[in-house]
Amino acid sequence: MNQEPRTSRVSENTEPPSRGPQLSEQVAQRLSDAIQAGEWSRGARLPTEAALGERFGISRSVVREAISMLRNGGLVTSRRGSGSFVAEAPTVSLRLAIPDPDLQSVVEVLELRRPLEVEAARLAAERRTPSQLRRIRNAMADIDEAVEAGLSGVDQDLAFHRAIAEAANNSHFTAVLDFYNRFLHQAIRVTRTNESLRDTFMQQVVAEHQAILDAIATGDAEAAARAAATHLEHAETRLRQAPTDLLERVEAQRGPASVSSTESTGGNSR
Amino acid sequence: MNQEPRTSRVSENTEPPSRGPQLSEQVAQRLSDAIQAGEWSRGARLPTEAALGERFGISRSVVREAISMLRNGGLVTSRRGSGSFVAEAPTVSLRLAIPDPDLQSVVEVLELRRPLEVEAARLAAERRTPSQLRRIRNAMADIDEAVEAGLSGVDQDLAFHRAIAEAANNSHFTAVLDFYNRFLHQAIRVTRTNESLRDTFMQQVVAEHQAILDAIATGDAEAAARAAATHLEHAETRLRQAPTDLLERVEAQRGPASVSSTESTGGNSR
DNA sequence: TTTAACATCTTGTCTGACAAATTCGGAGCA
DNA sequence: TGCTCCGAATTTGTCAGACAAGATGTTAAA
Repeated sequence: MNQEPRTSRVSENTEPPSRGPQLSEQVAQRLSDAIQAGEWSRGARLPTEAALGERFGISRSVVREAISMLRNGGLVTSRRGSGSFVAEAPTVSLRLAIPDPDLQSVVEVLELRRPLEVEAARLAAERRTPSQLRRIRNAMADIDEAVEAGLSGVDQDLAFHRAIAEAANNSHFTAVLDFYNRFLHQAIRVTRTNESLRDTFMQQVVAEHQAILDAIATGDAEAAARAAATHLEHAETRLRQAPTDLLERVEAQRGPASVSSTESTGGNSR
Repeated sequence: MNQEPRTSRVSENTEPPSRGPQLSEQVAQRLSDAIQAGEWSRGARLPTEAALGERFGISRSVVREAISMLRNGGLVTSRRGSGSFVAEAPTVSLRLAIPDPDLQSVVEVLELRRPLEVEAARLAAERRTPSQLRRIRNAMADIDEAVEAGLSGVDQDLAFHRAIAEAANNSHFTAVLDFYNRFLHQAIRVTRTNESLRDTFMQQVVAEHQAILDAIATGDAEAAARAAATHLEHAETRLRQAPTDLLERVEAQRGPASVSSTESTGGNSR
């Protein structure tokens, strides 16, 4: 019947939905534009799905898909029985593709992380609470424990660094570092698995961690920053010393259907 | 008839969908878990929507909503007539709420930006190409021009800093700084509009910018880092000196329908 | 072998219905 | 009057079935 609403229906607001990309995408874009143009202010209720469907000359399904996109984008929230509302605090999002990790992209990420971790260590030395200091100590002990148990200790290593970031008492540091951790997780796993076979490397790592911890414990901000900088420079060096191993492992993972031993998806975070 | 699939239907894979959050959310989560557990490898085609609906004991609508979420999350892509596929390079995303900016949250963001901008300046001094250097120079000239024209110069100021980040030749720096720029845009606008009325402030800013530019031009990495650090510390000082003004302006903006001119939903591409 | 038409499959959109939760107004009562 | 409680109306969430639009693979023809 109205399989051709684009010709028969007169939408009171805009031209008929043109052929092109996804219809629901167009609608989502137009809604987004309308919201950001201030047609509805923060926290205000949007028209009902039925009303929006009539306004744009489309079915409720498409309206729902469009609103679903905006909801995923953090621009609106919906409450069953009540309606959909413009979000009180719209969000921006930063996205990072996770390709098959190559040395180059890992190095670039580390380059960004270094100043962040250094600053986090500095702030942690100034601001850490006693309980946060305890947590850092425990995390460091966990690394030893894991390594002695024959594990790679990667998760524990990341937890150590995360505990420091938390002690900086600025949530943006943990947020950004967590964000890039998801990228680094796999690469670090490969490298450290390799490292863990070499005792000298592990001894270095332990000593460097200890230096950071000591500086944070005594509240020496500059020493903490220096120790962190040293640690991260050495980490990059260690990474570069095993490039062939890294690439081989990555290569090997691409072939088969990737049984992907990670299985840590829900592991450390959830 | 089967309005009660949660009791009558035996899903071959999991327990019946429990009462709780959104059904489509649960399904999206389980699909996401399955993908990251390697059930389908990168680029592989997912089961059809009908098949997934049967597997989870839900209707196609819910499957579609769930897949829509994953699509928005960059985890899958869909092609009409062909199917839905696991993304070749899955993405992780970092999200940041943009509330009514208060001094505290602005300071926290600046605290994170500082080490990043300092490092970017250092890298820019080492790596900038001649054309990148030209672009930084032009951006700096644009600030003067805008200020003399009576504008706030905020956009040009951000462009200057962005040009430096670009000259670091590491895309992660521009990505993260752009990300937080969207948060700071409004706050900076308010503050600088205020600053621009005070010539002393503008003279300071110009001098500090000049110092950064000179260091980058001569390739002195440490001097560039120092100059950037100084600039950002002073910027924070200037910000703190006008807290009452900032808060008043923010307060005033909450009333009307808040014509926010920035940012788009799915990104800057469309 | 190459090309063109066809059958089939899959996602996108439309329609209609009911379930579940919220909102609002009025009945009843103190 | 002011308050509580209950039911009707409203609105999003889910279900079901259908067709449109595009992709894929097969078959028939040249």
